[in-house]
Amino acid sequence: MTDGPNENRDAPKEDISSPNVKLEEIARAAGVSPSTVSRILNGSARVLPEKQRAVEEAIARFNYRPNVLARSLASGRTATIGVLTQAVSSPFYAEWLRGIEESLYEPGFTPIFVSSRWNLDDEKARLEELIARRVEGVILLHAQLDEPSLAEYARHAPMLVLGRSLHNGPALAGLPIDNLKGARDATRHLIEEGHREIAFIAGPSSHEDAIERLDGYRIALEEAGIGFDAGLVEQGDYLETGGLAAMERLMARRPTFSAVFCANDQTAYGARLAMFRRGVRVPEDISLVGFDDLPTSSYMTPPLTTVRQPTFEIGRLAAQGIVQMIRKQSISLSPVPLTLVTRETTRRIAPPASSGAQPG
Amino acid sequence: MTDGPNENRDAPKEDISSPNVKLEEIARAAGVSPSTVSRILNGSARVLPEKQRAVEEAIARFNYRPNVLARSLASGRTATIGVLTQAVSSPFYAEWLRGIEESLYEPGFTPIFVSSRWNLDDEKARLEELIARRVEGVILLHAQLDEPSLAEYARHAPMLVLGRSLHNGPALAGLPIDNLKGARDATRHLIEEGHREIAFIAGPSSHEDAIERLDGYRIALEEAGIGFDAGLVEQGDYLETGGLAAMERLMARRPTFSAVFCANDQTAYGARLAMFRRGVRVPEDISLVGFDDLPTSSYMTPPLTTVRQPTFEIGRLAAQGIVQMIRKQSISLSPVPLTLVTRETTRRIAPPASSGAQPG
DNA sequence: TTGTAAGCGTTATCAG
DNA sequence: CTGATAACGCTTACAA
Repeated sequence: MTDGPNENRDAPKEDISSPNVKLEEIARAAGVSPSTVSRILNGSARVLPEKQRAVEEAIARFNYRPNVLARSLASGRTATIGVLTQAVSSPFYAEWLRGIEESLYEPGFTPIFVSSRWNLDDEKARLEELIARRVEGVILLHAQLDEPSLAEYARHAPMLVLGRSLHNGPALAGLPIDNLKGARDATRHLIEEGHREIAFIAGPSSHEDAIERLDGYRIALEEAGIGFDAGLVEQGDYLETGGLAAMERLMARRPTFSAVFCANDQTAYGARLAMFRRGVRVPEDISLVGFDDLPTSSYMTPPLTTVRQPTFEIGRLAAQGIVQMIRKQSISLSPVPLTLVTRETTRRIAPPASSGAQPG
Repeated sequence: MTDGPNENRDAPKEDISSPNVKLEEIARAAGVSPSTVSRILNGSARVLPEKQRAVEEAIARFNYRPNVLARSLASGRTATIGVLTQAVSSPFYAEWLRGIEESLYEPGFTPIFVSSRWNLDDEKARLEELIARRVEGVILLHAQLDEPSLAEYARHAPMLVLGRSLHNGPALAGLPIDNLKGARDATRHLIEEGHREIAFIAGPSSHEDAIERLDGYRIALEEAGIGFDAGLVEQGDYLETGGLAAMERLMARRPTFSAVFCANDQTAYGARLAMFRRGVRVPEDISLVGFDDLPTSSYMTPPLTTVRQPTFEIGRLAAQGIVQMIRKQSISLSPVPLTLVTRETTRRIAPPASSGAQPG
């Protein structure tokens, strides 16, 4: 069945597929209307098998690939989800991203990653760009914006904030992470191992989770009847350099302590180096505990005892959560529990003589 | 100057900005035509100051944000650049991404990150998605596709491949990284320090750079008159686990060696742990050298001697390169040189008695 | 089941 | 300098 008079002679080498073929050309080549091609593309209606075949053949021959922009504009759906991270290159966020990405592909969404570099203005700017891109939902990894502002942005697309507790609603929700309990468990472990003087290198006080971790440390101490001693706390910045400097200050000040609990693993890396430089052995002289369980922490020398965040799992939860929100399904987000991973940077020590510690 | 009869009474609380305002509404509110609004938005023509002001005021009041999709469809420009990475969560790629992202914002492009998980089919799929999104250019971090396939994809948008040497043209170019020289330098350093039996833990043989690193190691050995000994080479996989296993095999086989050169830092982390488990001291018993200089390598215990890749800089080069290609400007990409960073996992040893080594 | 035609929200070409 | 008006490439009623 031939179409027109010279239809076949006209395009001798059409399989060379010009860079950007359009739906209309496929329709023409297959001898059907544009709508039919569209239907086949979207499976939105049944089409006669022969036309189906003709269209598919044309698509393959021309190497046709629908223009996502046009498609989204026409349909009103972009099938994209914005993922705002504070720093793409942070080893910590990397795992979250992986969990998010993997779980997003299945329901058919494409993540668009942007990063705000721990900067509030950047955070706003990136968020607006995502909205301008008409993402259908947004996952924020540690937003700095306050709740009212988030709610305002959430009017455009549902948002899920990781590591934050919010008044959850259909458009804005937070997936809190139980940092306090994690820090308390880690500190308790140290106490159970006989440590009484435990130093702490804190994270930036502007971070909610850093504060929670400090609180967990303090509470464990108080619960054990040891009491919080501000003299054992040094300020870090969640980075290796900060941990190194803080540990140096701590050692220079010479308070007595047998263990150091760091607000995150990167801080612990820095502290570890400071001790190595001074010839302080871990864990023989000082026990060390981190927080996060970064992939490399189990390869430290010795392997680091730390609080594990199920990062990949958190990513999955976030991805599933935002998809449900987009689908207007209600979701319930319970705080993610963290678990202590006991490795080799902590050791039991004999408690110094008697003290007021209670049994059990 | 009033517009219509009840224009003002009609919208009492329009500043509540409905989720998605469109250009047309701004035009109406400002009393101008859509084209004028568009002109102001793009600065594509001069407009009377008063209209300019009226429009800007309306934009602010309605909190209007142009629809990127519509804009791109109409203009044919998306101002996006696809960045295909093998693994978003790899600590190695993270730094490249940062360099790329930072240098892309300035020329006004937005990166779209996707990852192919070291899988060829995924690589193709992600690339097609990027093309369907009409990105204006693509940066690939270690493509697995062969050159003809890359060239085919490059017909849609210019592509720049990091870590690969290609026949550079206007649409497809590679930014090679001098892995061979880096590996040779590292091996030479070990030789200069007196080591003669140097083991090597290789990367996956499917990776071009892994092969180059092995070659560099071999060449340095041969140049020094030591000769390559396959018995000193173990297979790794660029991951910590592979390094750990390889080192264990190596130690179990008991060939004599005083140093181990690992194809990348992650491998070295694994090897380090294997040695720690066996009580083998670094560098007193065995010297260790890595490759890449990941951010945490300088915080290892002891800090790792390794070959530094100027990752952030490479990211910059890539970003600038792809932008130039998009602008049809010619670019010249010279191989990126790597430098050895001598830290504390290597030590000088007394060469065992005499040997055929030449002076100098 | 299939085709026609009217958008989707902007930009861009032309007159004026 | 500004306003109609026609694209941009696809989806989607509405008819047939």
